Amino acid sequence: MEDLKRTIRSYTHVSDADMEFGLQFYKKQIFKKGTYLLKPGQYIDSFYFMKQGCVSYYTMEEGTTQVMEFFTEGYFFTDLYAYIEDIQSQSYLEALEDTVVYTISKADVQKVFDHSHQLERFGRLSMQRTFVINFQRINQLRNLSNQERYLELLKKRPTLFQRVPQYLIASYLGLTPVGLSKIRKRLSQK
Amino acid sequence: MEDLKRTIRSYTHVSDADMEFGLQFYKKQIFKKGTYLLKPGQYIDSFYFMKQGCVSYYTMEEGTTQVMEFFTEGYFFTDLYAYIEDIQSQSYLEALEDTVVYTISKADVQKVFDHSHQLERFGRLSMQRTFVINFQRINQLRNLSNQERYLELLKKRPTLFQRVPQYLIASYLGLTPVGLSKIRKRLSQK
DNA sequence: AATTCTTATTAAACTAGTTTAATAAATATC
DNA sequence: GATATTTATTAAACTAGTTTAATAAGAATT
Repeated sequence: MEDLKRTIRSYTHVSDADMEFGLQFYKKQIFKKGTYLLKPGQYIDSFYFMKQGCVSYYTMEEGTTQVMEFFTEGYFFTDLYAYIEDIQSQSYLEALEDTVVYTISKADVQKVFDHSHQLERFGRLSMQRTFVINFQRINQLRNLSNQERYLELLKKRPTLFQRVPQYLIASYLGLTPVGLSKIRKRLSQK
Repeated sequence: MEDLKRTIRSYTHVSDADMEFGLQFYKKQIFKKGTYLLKPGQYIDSFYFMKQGCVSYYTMEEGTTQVMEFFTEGYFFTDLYAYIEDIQSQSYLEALEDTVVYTISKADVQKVFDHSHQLERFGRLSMQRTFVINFQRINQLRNLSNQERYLELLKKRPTLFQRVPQYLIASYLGLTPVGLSKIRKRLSQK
């Protein structure tokens, strides 16, 4: 779990003792391609750290999938909304590839935060990071055209386009497969 | 500062001693209508609690204002993005009315978090709350039409429409004054 | 009360997307 | 290797917004 450790320490100092206390609760878990970590109606009790693989986070709105995020290596993730609000999830977490995660239960997260001020601070700072990402996401949705958002994604996460089918990327960008195809055509003609 | 105290305790238990330690750093501050708490290029060093009034949080993109939020009574606020990232702000915080806030500096926030695990937890939980609000915002931007978003805002914050000019609300909803006017006309004809 | 300034509506032409349906290309399965 | 399935593109008709400009209504100032 060296990469998990490294990721935590990229946020704030954590003593070896506190780190050891925290890490003891994480368990390795494997999901085959096409299986679900979470489905609508379930309560989510886990936080995940992505060791290897790709998971899509999406809802089903009137028969069409609405992809909110693709989680790849190094991401901390869960259905954070349902996790925080302690409500039945409305979302899917689906493994788009064979996936390896480290997982910790909500109760154990609480134990860790109660035991260690340093790790509670890590919790606050990682929440801040999530805020920054969401803030940038909102600004992109508001201020950029679909074409600009496509180009932005191409620049920021180029490997995604090799791992994930285009119609899911279209959904992530908030448009239809037809729409994305048009944009790509427009761009290739220039 | 009773309402500030009450708001903090709505997140998590805080002992009287810790609360007293925290509150000592807050100072009352008044901004006249039309004045700025923050302008682009400045670094933001304060967190605010809105006691009375209304502040708009916006950027200027190619000559047009892009309203991200209206802060009203009971809100904790700042330019959170610039605050967290420690960068020059790109935004305005403008008092749309005569406004009374309680303010605390970044350094003092750090002192408070260092001194009190309970208040650091409050910090984490309020960051979680911000996450939930942003999450819902993103979902609205992605899944609702402009008309639906207008109706949603009308339902959730009806008083805003009495305090804030319509073209700023249009901007907040991500459309032009003309666009919002069209939507209102369409709705009134039904 | 008259004037100015700000805010809201309307009209007309335009645009970047949508939906539906057909087709083509790529991938997986037998 | 042929067939079936999934994924991507294209075309055509449509739609909800945009921009620009003119007008109307409301509020503040003299």
